[in-house]
Amino acid sequence: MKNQKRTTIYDIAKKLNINASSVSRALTNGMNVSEATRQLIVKTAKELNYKQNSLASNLRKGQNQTIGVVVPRINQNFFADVIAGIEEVTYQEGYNLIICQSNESYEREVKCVNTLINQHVSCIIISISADFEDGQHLKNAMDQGIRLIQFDRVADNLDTFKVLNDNEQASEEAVSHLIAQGYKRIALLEGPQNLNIFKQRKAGYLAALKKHGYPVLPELIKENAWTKELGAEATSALLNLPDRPDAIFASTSDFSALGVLEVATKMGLNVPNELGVCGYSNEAFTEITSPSITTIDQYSMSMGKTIANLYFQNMLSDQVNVVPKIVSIKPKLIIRSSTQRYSI
Amino acid sequence: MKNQKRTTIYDIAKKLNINASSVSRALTNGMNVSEATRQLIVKTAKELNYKQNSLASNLRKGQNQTIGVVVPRINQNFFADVIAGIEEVTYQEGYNLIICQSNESYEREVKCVNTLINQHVSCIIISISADFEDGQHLKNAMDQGIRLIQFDRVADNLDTFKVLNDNEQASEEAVSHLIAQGYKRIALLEGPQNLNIFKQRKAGYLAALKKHGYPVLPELIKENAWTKELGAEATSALLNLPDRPDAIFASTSDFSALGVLEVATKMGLNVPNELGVCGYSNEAFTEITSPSITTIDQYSMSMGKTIANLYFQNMLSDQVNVVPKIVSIKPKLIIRSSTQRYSI
DNA sequence: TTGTAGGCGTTATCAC
DNA sequence: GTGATAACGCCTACAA
Repeated sequence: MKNQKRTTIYDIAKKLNINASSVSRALTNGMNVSEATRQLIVKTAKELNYKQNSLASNLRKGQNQTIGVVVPRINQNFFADVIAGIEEVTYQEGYNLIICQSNESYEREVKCVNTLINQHVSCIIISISADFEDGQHLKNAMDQGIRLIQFDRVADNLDTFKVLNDNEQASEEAVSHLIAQGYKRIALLEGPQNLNIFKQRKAGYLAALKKHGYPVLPELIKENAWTKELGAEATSALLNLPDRPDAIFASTSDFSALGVLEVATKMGLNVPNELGVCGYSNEAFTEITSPSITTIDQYSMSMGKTIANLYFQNMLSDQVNVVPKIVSIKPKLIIRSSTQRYSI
Repeated sequence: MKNQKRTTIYDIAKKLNINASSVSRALTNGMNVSEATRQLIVKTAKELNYKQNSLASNLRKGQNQTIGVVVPRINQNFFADVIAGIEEVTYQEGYNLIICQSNESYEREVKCVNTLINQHVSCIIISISADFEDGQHLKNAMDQGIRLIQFDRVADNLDTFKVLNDNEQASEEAVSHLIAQGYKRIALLEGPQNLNIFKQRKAGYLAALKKHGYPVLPELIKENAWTKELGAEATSALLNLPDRPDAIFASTSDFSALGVLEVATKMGLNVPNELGVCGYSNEAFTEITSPSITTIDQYSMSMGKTIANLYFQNMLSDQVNVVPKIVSIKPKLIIRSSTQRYSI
């Protein structure tokens, strides 16, 4: 059953007593074939249940209408949404999508990229893993003529197309909002600083403090608090400080903010009056916790579309010297109950 | 840049003054090549930055180590989790994954499947779209020698491998739980009945009623309530009945249950005391709503692994007459506050 | 152990 | 408009 023979253009040709090249012509562009034979060919192709072999076609044409995507995790809302956005566009363009997850492992990321190179994909769209080391595998891909787009988590030193969220600006806005609400001691839960996005979010936090003349208090900055559990842990530590914070910006994720919320509730602190909480990502649940969580929306789905469009509109051409473009998407602060101090 | 030439086994052969076939042998199995030349070949392959062309290799071998996945939506928790599970296994086996979303459109589903056929994938894993019509496209795929696994939403009349949740049993359990909690008038929010999963869930509901000697009240059964909005709408109607239900089983999804919860809260009904609410899927948010929502966990990630393993363990072989296997996974009722009547 | 030759299914480039 | 032929890059009998 496995190597069962499929009908090829030769089978069609033989049946009609014509040449395979005519069949090919009829079935692809339809040019240089008389309308009569074209119809005949199409008809018998359907009869014989002919399906093109894309492998052969792509090999011959030296190009593969396929795009590879590498993300840390497929089943994380942000990435799932981005992928859905990408797929939406690539589908319209008749392209296929090969999807891999690096599982936050650099080693695995390298393997994924190599597989995609082997597959001769025409473009690789990637958000790098947490323990990213260097970009040799990505340089390799580019050397092989594969287009490269980085998004969200990018290696800054690689000169490629990039689609980013303006994390710094969004964070600054969020923290400024906290300040405007009268919070005085604002803590930060930060993520791995080797990832650009977390560095930027921290920078935004610092910028807001500076802008409003607030001091930076190192004891209020907690590293690596990017899961619900780690967020809860960090929060416990923070709230047990002699001089505890009155607001926490969980810059890593909404899950982390959820951890904050749970610990605060357990300790009997009123959110937002005694403790302000702000998350990041606008996960679906932030709307329905009590109180609902102020967060930042990243327009993930439309980000995916932007990425794909970038390829089709700017990189598809054969131009040799395309100047890599950096597209920045401005996220949106969504103010909800967890930080609206005076409205309750 | 696009059609830039990559190094092939011929380039390596030429450089070493040997034959391409030796290079091929050295780089694949390593058999029938002297250790000395093998090492030489591997070394220069690395030097020349050689990457195998999987297109050519697969074409030649007549098989493609690629599996295609078709789901209604990539960015829906259940499907994203299943895909992550599938990817986990296929990655280990050195297989690639091509992913498409049908967007609940039958027409698009057909196109996806056809593309996968063209790509000569060795297996198609599919959960059918909401407006599924008939299985001709899937039969086509099988005729071409492509393995087929359906999961979750399946076309019952197609004789294929299937991986399912035991929806009926889970629903029966959920409704029995409601009955045990003393609810007397239990309403059902049901989904499109052309999808097996929703039919089964309804069957489970009916079975539970019957088992406990409860009457079936048609006015308490609401069709097509499978989003938050539709769930809310149906709930409004239900709660405005002269003889309103005292529990609602949102068999379609947790989102629908969320709609129920919102309307009930708005109407000032106490959940669970005045209205019991049960959802389906164990979305992350069900744990953190207030009250938390009783729901059913489908083990989605491990379902993905089961599916992939099914392929590698049962279908990979060339046996002609493999009897399609149906694997049923027992979901788990997760009892939370929204249905625990006497504990508050 | 190594080389030769043919073919996987398609398309591009010639002729006619 | 149609046919013959070569080539895409790789693999695999078979021969040497």
